[in-house]
Amino acid sequence: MARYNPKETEPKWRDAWASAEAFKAVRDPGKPKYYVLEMFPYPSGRLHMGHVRNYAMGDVIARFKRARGFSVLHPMGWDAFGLPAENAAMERGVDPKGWTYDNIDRMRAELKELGLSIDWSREFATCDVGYYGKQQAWFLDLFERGLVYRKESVVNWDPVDQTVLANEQVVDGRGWRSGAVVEKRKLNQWAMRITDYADQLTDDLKALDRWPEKVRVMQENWIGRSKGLRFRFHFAGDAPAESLEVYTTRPDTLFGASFVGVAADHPLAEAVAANDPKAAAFIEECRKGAATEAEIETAEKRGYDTGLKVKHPFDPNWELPVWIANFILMDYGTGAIFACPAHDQRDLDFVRKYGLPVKPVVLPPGEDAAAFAVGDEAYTGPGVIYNSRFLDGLDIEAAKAEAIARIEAQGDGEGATVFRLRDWGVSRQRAWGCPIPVVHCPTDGVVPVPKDQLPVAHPADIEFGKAGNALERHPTWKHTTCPVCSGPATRETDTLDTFVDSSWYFARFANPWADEPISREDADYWLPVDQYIGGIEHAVLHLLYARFVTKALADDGQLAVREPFAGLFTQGMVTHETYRRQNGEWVEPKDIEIVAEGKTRRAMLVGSGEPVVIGDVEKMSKSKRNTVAPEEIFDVYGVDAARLFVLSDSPAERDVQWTTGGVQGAWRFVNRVWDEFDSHVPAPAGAEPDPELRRATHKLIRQVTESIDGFRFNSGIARLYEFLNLLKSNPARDAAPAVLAARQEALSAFARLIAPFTPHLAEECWARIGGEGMVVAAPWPDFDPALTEDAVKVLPVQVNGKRRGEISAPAGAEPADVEKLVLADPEIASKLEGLTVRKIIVVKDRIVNIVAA
RNA sequence: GCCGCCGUAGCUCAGUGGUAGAGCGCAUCCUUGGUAAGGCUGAGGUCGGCAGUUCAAUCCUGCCCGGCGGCACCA
Repeated sequence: MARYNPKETEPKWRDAWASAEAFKAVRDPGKPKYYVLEMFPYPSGRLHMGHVRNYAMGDVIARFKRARGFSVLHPMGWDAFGLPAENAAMERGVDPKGWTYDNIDRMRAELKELGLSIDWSREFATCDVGYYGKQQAWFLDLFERGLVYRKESVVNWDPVDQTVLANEQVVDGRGWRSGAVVEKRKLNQWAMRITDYADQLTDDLKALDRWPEKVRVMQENWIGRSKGLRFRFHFAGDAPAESLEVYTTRPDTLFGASFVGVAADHPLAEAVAANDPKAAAFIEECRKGAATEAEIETAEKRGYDTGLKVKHPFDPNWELPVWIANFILMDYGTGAIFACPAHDQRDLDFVRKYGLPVKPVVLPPGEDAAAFAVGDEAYTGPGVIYNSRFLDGLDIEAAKAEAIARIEAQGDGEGATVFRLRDWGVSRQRAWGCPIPVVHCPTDGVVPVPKDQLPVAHPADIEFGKAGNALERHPTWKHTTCPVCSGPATRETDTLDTFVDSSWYFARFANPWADEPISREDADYWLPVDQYIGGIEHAVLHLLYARFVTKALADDGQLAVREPFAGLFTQGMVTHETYRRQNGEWVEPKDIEIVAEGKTRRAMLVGSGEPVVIGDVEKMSKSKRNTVAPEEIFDVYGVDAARLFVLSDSPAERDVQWTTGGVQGAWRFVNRVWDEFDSHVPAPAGAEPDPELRRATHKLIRQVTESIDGFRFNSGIARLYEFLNLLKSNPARDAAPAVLAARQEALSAFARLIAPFTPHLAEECWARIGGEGMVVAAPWPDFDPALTEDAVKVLPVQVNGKRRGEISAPAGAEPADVEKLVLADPEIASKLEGLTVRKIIVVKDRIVNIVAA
């Protein structure tokens, strides 16, 4: 047998696909469309195993759908703006643009080596002026619609690097790169009104039935919609303000009110502090205490009684004290609350400390009104309202509605929906991003750059290599003239958050050559993305921003769809064992030799033999040095074996552990497959195929088809492994004509079934058995449902629930007939000796149970 | 604390209200002219624990234990 040689066959087939333009996406009115997309990569310069797995999955879907007759769009691009390029510029004195495009060239070559069925003609990078110029165009459209605005906001400022940092870039209060203590600064920042869409973004999640439940829940939590009542308390006596506005989700418990509280940085608290040193001291303490999240979580409830009183909205004679409390957040709701300790744990903890009253107003089912009391645990369950005058006897929902109606009638407030979501701050003080296309004019203020002057491109001679914003520093770039008055003006030097770049790229892929940002005609055909694939780490950020931008552009008439991704799949990571020397140094897998002694394994350094500690299995990362370079694997085992392994060893949504043994197993499979095809013998004309092998083939087609449809790639591959064993036990050599005929059908199907996973091998196999054209153009094999069922069923026979024998019966045999067969069976009869048969339960085609005593 | 996912062979995982499976690993043997390879055979499981429903539970229900992830003073 000739050994399979991937180094020779793999490039050959990639060339053949390229010259046939096999993956060109075409709008074909005669076919249903299918848009499959994997989250595009950041061009770091090197492909890692996580990319291999992510893109292999998308490729399986793309090839499968193509074979099933869909017109498929499967594009690729680069999320190419961002900090790493500027950091490389600073560390190595290179040009970010050159660095980025060099990386893209390297990674494109590696991705192409993977044999992905991508329409490369649509490729673009977000740092192409042809892309970000279009982004500037729709940015201005949203600006015109009022969805983009400038606001003062507090940001993380790195005083050494002279830039704003995202929250993720602040580690323990210090800039992740400079190590400098991050300052809070108030800056004029560009923001997008994502909060205008908070309701839609929540409601529309329900219709995303092909998204993981987990991601939908995470987005729902992040947006954090709550419905309640916003209303004003009126002060009793002198006070520094007219009234105090609070927000509550429990207006039904208003008669259980114990006190009113405000956040330490609430204007009222500050007003009180102006004349009350003790209050000022308390506020100061609160600010200091809230240094880290962990401290906030565990912080004890503390408060300060301002001495002010407010009137209960339903009883002017009932006065409630006003406290400043450390557990109230200024940036949620109105920064002020009314407290009902009987039915809110935080309020209860607070009043237990300060001796304020606790009055229950919700009676749990089955409790006695006279006896029910709240101890150290607030009651938040269902029940009937009592102790509440006109609300008595109502359930919680009815009481909420009634309380809101009364407050509204009094003119003291209104029903309100409050969100946790904040507007999206998109300004970055970085040069390597999409310039914000506006100018600042001393007479006309903020003026958008006219569309016919777009794109606002980076200057060619941009000087990186120093901290801070190189656009700001550039000697001439920012000086321009005002489009309105033609007087001198300056350009905005902030650039857009790179999440803006990735919030619409999927729409640009529909027609990346279009003059307008999005070609309606092409987008209407291709969108939404039918299957989107990527990591769970984008569950909130990218996936939320993309949904928002899609809705905003749809309202502007630039898109028809209101959701970008009809189906979402979040794949697991690639992990590997970690290795450490005695001195704690991490060691790469390729420098390790593993010795198995029975069931235990020892690791040592290659060469020196120094023992190495085998550590936990963790996500492949540079810092733990537990990475395996894809190109080295491709070199030894070929691309197909690598693709096969990352898909075969775990369910797609779970992590997969990379092991040498595993990839060798995949490599052996590739060779065994080739062996079967290489030994192929055509069947003599007119031979009837062996029925058993034939049934197995049709069962396999069904199983693999269903596995791919359900994203159970590992399961489908397991069936292919099993089937290969079956082929091995029905070899072509010296085979009867019936077996050869059945093998012919089996191999023809098998070559097409493995094509999504190991496309190069599939082509080689297909050619070996004389398949027509290439597998990429061949239709997916069909199965005959009748052939996927066995003609004769083996039914286990149980006596009182324990297996006592088995019988064979034709498929679909009636229970009465099966009963006769069972009772006639001598082995079973012997087991029934001395017993009286009470009942026989026959489950068609499955099992028989005899109840006897 | 709340929500979600997971627990099946040494490892990674299929699977089903009715006979417990695959790949890898391990062991035995064969091959030594596919040879830094190939093949045969085999061992290995109280299906996390306890209870319930059922003729029958790894599967359904409840409780508990363990692991992972997300959210968390959000009024």
